[in-house]
Amino acid sequence: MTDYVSGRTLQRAELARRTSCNLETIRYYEKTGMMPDPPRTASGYRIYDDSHISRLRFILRARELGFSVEQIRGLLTLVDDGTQTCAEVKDRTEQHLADVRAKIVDLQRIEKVLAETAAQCSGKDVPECPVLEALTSELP
Amino acid sequence: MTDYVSGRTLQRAELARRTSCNLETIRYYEKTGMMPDPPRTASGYRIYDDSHISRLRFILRARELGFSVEQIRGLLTLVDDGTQTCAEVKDRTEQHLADVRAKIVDLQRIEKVLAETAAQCSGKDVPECPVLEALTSELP
DNA sequence: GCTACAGTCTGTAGCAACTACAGACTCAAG
DNA sequence: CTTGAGTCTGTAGTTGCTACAGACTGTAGC
Repeated sequence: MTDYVSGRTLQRAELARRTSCNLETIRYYEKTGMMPDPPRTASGYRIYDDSHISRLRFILRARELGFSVEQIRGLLTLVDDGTQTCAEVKDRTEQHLADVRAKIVDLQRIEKVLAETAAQCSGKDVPECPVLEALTSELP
Repeated sequence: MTDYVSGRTLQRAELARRTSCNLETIRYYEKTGMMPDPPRTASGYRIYDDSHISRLRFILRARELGFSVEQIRGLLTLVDDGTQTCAEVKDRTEQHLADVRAKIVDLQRIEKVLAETAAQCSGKDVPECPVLEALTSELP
């Protein structure tokens, strides 16, 4: 468990800790091509550096925001593929921006319904709960 | 395929059609205890009525609003027990509302980043694209 | 009555996106 | 040189569906 060149390289558990990512998820992201195959020690241990931390943080953040793995792979291709023109990158960025905005609209719609139904709620022990009624009634 | 007592009973495909639910999903909800085991014809065909329609609509609606199956099971227990207080339902709804709002804030933050970086983009064929730099850097 | 064919039944396999485990190996400390 | 934690691999389980195979049922046409 040496092979540490300096404080700048880390192993899988340390990368997991620093990103609050599950240990196995790192391997999963590697298997599915989102994280690069990291260099290995002579005995086969993965070694990571700061670039892996930021890439993993990006992935986790995007996942948290509801991007699918496939979409994130798209975003990451922008990063990885240096042959793209700025115009292409802009296009794809704007497409993702549109996705994000659509998602916000969706969530705001949900927020509205939840807020309205919760507001109607008396909090008393009545059998007719407006929340349940709202959920069973026809969609807006 | 008779056994129809009147226009008030329906089979699985009809229930699916009326709720825009996938046929197999109904069986899945039954298996996982969200939908009750329906009565059957002599030959084993499931038969449903209006109560099944509203329960299934409730489930689908709640799923659409982002409640997990586990959370919905919780809501349904409140309904089924009859002992539910409106306050309990309100609590759970507001908890979920808080989750949704947090998600919106997150998305608005990434929206800002994406919009700003896309706006900086010249669209020309320059190798140094500001979007790529923004994507790889730390998210605020 | 008989056959064709749509609809239903069951169990099981697949999907995404993880998460957890078993069994073998490695490494640093005591 | 043993112990114990950390790592490796492949594979199985999780959630919330969705799809399929193969058997059975029911109705309509002949």
